[in-house]
This record gives sequence, C-alpha cells and structure tokens, in this order.
Amino acid sequence: MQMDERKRKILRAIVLDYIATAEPIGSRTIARKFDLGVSPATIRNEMADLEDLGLIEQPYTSAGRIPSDAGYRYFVDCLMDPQELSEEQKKTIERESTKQIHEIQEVISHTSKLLSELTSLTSIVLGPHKGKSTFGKMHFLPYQPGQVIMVIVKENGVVENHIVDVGENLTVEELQHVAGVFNQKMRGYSPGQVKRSLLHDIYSELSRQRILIDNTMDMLRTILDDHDGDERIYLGGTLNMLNQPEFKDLDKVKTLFKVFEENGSLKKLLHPLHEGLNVTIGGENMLKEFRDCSLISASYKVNGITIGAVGVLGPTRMDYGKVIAIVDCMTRSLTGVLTGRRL
Amino acid sequence: MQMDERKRKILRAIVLDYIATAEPIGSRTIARKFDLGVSPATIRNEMADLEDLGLIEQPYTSAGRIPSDAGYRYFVDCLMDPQELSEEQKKTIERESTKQIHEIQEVISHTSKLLSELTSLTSIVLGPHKGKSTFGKMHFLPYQPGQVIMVIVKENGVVENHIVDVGENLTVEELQHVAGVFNQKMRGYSPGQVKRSLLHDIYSELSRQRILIDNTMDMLRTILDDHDGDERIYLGGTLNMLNQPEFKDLDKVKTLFKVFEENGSLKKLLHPLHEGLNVTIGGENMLKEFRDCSLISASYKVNGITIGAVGVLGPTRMDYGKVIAIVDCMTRSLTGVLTGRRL
DNA sequence: TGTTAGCACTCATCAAGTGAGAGTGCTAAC
DNA sequence: GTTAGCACTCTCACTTGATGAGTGCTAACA
Repeated sequence: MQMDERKRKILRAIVLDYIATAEPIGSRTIARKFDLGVSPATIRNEMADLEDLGLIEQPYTSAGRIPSDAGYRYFVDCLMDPQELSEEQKKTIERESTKQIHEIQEVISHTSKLLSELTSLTSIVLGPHKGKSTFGKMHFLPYQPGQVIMVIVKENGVVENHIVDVGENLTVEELQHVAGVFNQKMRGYSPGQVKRSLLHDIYSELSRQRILIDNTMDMLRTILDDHDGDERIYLGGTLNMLNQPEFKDLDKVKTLFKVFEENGSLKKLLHPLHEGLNVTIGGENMLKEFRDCSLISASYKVNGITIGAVGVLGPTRMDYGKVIAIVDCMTRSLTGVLTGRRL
Repeated sequence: MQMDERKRKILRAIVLDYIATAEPIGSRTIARKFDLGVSPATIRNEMADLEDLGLIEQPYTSAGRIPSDAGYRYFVDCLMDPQELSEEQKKTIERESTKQIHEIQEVISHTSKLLSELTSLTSIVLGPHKGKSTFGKMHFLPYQPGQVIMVIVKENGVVENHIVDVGENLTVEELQHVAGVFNQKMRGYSPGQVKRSLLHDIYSELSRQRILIDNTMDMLRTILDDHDGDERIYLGGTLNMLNQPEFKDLDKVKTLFKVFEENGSLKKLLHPLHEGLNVTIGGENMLKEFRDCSLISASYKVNGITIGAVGVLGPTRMDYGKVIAIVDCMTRSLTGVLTGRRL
C-alpha cells in the first residue's frame, strides 16, 4: 500500500487538528473541518489504511485517531509547509537578542527565556563550551595578610580568580617568581597531566614557598578539572509544561521535572546532535522520560565554529512549523550576536 | 472557656495524628489510638470546645477534625516536646557540612540540598550578603592585545575580574598609573556616588587613556551596582512538594512553582525575619501562595554577624518538631563552618 | 472499481442513584 | 461530669443508564 495524495491530505488534517485540539479526531470531523470533497465513509477507509501503515493510532476502540510518532515524522518531513515568522516576531527576536550584550551568560540565559516565551514551551540551552581547560597563565595579586589573589587565564581565554593562603608573608618579588615558574612549566597542561617530574621541578625551584605551591596546585586542580563549569544548561519555561494537557497527570510531571533537575542527561540530549536543525520526535528520543515529547534543537556558532546548542522541548503534539521557525531564527540571531565576540 | 489539660492532650493528639496521616481525625479514632482514659463521646464534647476556640476545624460536616493555623500555632508554642536529633543525624549534618569547604557558594548550595533531603521538604536558603559593594582596590593584568584583565577587590572582600578594552596598547606602567589613580580616588565609593568632580579629576589626570577609563567606569557600574549578584536564593527539593498529598492538585503546584521561579518574593519571605529561629504558619505567611504552607527559618552568622538565612518550606501539616530540630542544627553547623572564614 | 449511505456495535464520559462508613450533636441515663 | 445510644449528615466508591462520538462492515450506487 502506498501513500497517495488523498492519504497525505488526511494525515495532514489529522496532525494539524490534533496539534490544535489535543483531542482524537474522527472521520466525520475531518470531513466537516477540512474540505476534502469526500464523505466520512471514504475517509474512514483511508484512515484504516493509514493505521495499517503505522502513521496513526487509536487510543481505544471507537475513539478518533491520533498521529503516531511515525505520523509526526512523516508530517515534519513531507507534509509541513515551511513556516515563516511574521516580521513583527522576527523584529522581537532581533531586538531582544541584542538587548543584553554585556556578558555571554546573560545573552544565553536571555535567549532561553525568550525561546520559552515565544513558544510557550520549555527551552533548553547548552551554554558555550570554551575549548580545552588547560593552564595558560597565572598572576598573583596582594589581598590580605597571608593571602593572595590568584588569577588564572586558561588557554581558552577564560579568566578566573581565587584566594590562596600563602602560609607566611611573601614579598611581591617572591610571588612573581612563583608565578613565573608556573607559567614557564605548566602552559598547555591540565593538572592531571602534570607529570611527577614537572612537579618535582617546581618544588625544587621553589623550596621556601611550599604552602603556597600546595594550595595553588589544589586550586588549579579544582579549577581546571572542573569540566562542568563550562557548558552550563539553561532551562526556561519549565512551568509551561504544566499547561499542556498531556501533563495533567502528576506522575508524568514528577518524572519530567526530575530530569530537569539533574541536568547531566539534558546535556547528553543536546550534545550528540548534528550540525544545523534537528527534530527528534517521541520515542526517537534518547531519554525514556521524554517519550511523549519532541525536541527541536539547533546548534549555534561563533566565528563559524559550533560551540553550543539551543532546544525547545514540548509534547509530541507541538506546532512543529512554528517552533522550527522560531528555533531557526533564534540560532541565526544568536550566532549573529556572538560572532566577532570574544568568549 | 479555657484550655485545660485534657483539651491540650486532645489537641496534641489531633495535630500529631493529622501530621502523620493527612486525614481528618474523629473522636473514636483518638480514643482508640491515644490512651486518654475517656470515651469518644467525652472527646466529642471537648472537640466542640476546641472548635469554638478556633483551634481545630471540620473540612465538612461530619468529617473528622483537622488543626487550624491557630491550632498548629498553639501546638508549636505550647504542646510540642522539643525534639533532639539522633546522634547519627547530627553526625551526618556535621560530616556533610564540612565536606565542601572550598567555595562559600558550594557550602550554601550543599546546605540547601542537605536540608531538603533530611526533611523531604523544600529548602530555601538565602545566600550571604556581603556587606556594601563599594570599590576597594583595582589591578590590571595583561590579557590580549588591546585588552586587559581588570581585577576588582570590593570593600567587602569579594574579588571579581572582567575583560576591558583598552583602545590602544598601553604599557604596564601606564596601566599601573591608571589603576593607581582609581585606587586613590574611589575607595569606599560606589559608581553611583562618584561625584562629577571626582570623575573630572580622574579624566584630567589620565588624558590619554580615555577609552580605558570609559570602559572601566562602565564595568565598575555593572559590577558594583549589581545588588542581585549577592544574596542569591538557593532552592532545594522543590520536587518534594509534589509528594505531599496537599499538592496533588495541579493548580496548586502551578502557583507554588511560579513563586519558586521568580525568587524575588522568596527573598522577601526570608528577609524581614528576626534573629534566631522563626516558625511561620499558614496564613501568617506574607505570600498568599503559601497560605497552605509553613516555613521554619533561621538566620546564620559569620563571626557573630547575621548574614543570611535558611528555611524549610512544607505544608502546614509538617513535622514541626523534627524540622525545627534540623533547621536549628543546620544553622549552628553552618555558622560554625563559616565562622573564622573570609567571605 | 471506487465511493457512499446505512446500520449495528463499541467505548468513554457524565449524571444520577445507592449503600457503606465515618463522624457528629443531642439527649438521657449513670 | 461522663458515657451510651441514636438519629442524622456527609463523603466516597460504586453501579447504572443514557448519550454521543466513532468505527467497521455491507450493500447499493455511479
């Protein structure tokens, strides 16, 4: 059995109506709402075929039909008219995106908020990963008696500072000497890679400042080995999920929000995606908790290099056309805002 | 009508049983479960009195009774036996509190997590406010061509760093000169307080570095005027609320979580509290969304000065004795961990 | 041969009704 | 002052029946 034009029209009608109403749709309703020029009986026959093809299903005997995952997939791939955002919406995105250009974190979190507001769904944004977290350069600055500020510049350009206990008061020259040795020996390494010999070198060159060295190495370990610090997950509009009729069941809400809470799995969800825009429908999803959800995601770039991703999560019954258009526009805008900017 | 010993016993029984079962409790059940030595009928008479006193109420005619807000209040103030944590629990708190002593943020967020786990309720922790965010000292460090790292030490000891565009390449000496002027003129001021005259001084002393000055002042404004940066709210175990029978209604969950999302109101909730431990029951609460909730909160100190607060939020029907003991122990432990430490 | 009308059948949903159970207030006896 | 007894109330869970939407099948139709 093959899909013909009429089957396609009927499937399209079912998907569109179900997206709009969240109610199973019957042959009669299709005939009434969509002008296909055939009677409900004919539509019934076609629907039986569509069910055999696995594109639609019945929640229970003698209810209307709803699209299956495969049905949504067919719809997204073949039936959907590509949707354009209105000029007004585009302008909103442009305006909002360029509003907070101060810190990159603000840009990202603002993006997340905007996405969830525009779609009335949940947005998941994977913050920029910033290249390898290896040692670049170090400075010491005076702080309090017995303590100094250690400023670390990582090789990817990220700057962090921490307070380090010195042990006893050291002179500016001594501090500069210590920093100099670190800078000379450690560039490009992570503490895990620092070989015994190297550490030995540092110790032997700097005998008196043992406490400082130990504390500094401790600090470096926590700073540089902390891979979670980069790539933060930003969630927006999680509450929107509660408005979806598919989540009027408390247990579903619980399992869903549990996933939101531990964002490790969310990272996995967004990570392995291909370049450009992806649509993941229902069971195609890696997380079983998201079996009833679809994810529209896309990667964003800085200076041509993919460094993060944004996604919109909603029930499988979502307005794919609209959401895809919004996500697409958003990543373009984000890429535009970020390009030419130092992270 | 006065409270006598028997009335107290009955009220206590009602509160305890309702806390445990979440079901209205009748005279017969009280007589059976609690050994008061009187018959259900007598208890009924006493319950009628307690209802007249406003301490208990009936959800509907001929259901059992449940405590009113006033009933809980009486229970907490007069009837509750002060509860001690088991040695094991105390040890857990001690051990967990001292585990993450690295960053103060980690200590706080860990506290929040621990609190919600121990109570199976929602924890709200108000992070430390760090005194006045006024200018303390500034350093410049080399970064990229045309950019420098500006390190700001605020008067409260907080250190932050930001990248500043220099305009053109300046020498280390020039940078030090700029920093020196800032350090001399601005200590103790917030940018809002910087008078025109002072700014004029800085400009006139540093003619060539106009771009650097402008960018630096911009940065300072955002860094020092950002009051929200301090006093972050940490939430833990929000999902625990979903396990409470009083929140099996989705609409309640929605309004509750809406409050969690915008943490401005949460700050208000914790802020105006007195020193030491507070119990806020049901309608006593400032937020109408929390009318069905009680909040056990306490402030914590560093070196004798109150700098933040922790709270546990649950349904009015919560185990006050246990939660109070936990919150109390927790703030003590937190105070202990933080005391002697620089923020 | 594809399309349509008719019809019997299925199933969820809703409203009304019913009985059990828990609890109360009142009264009268102890 | 306390208690037993009793009529009464109200919720809850369950049943029942009507309704309506929708289906699949069959036979007639173009």
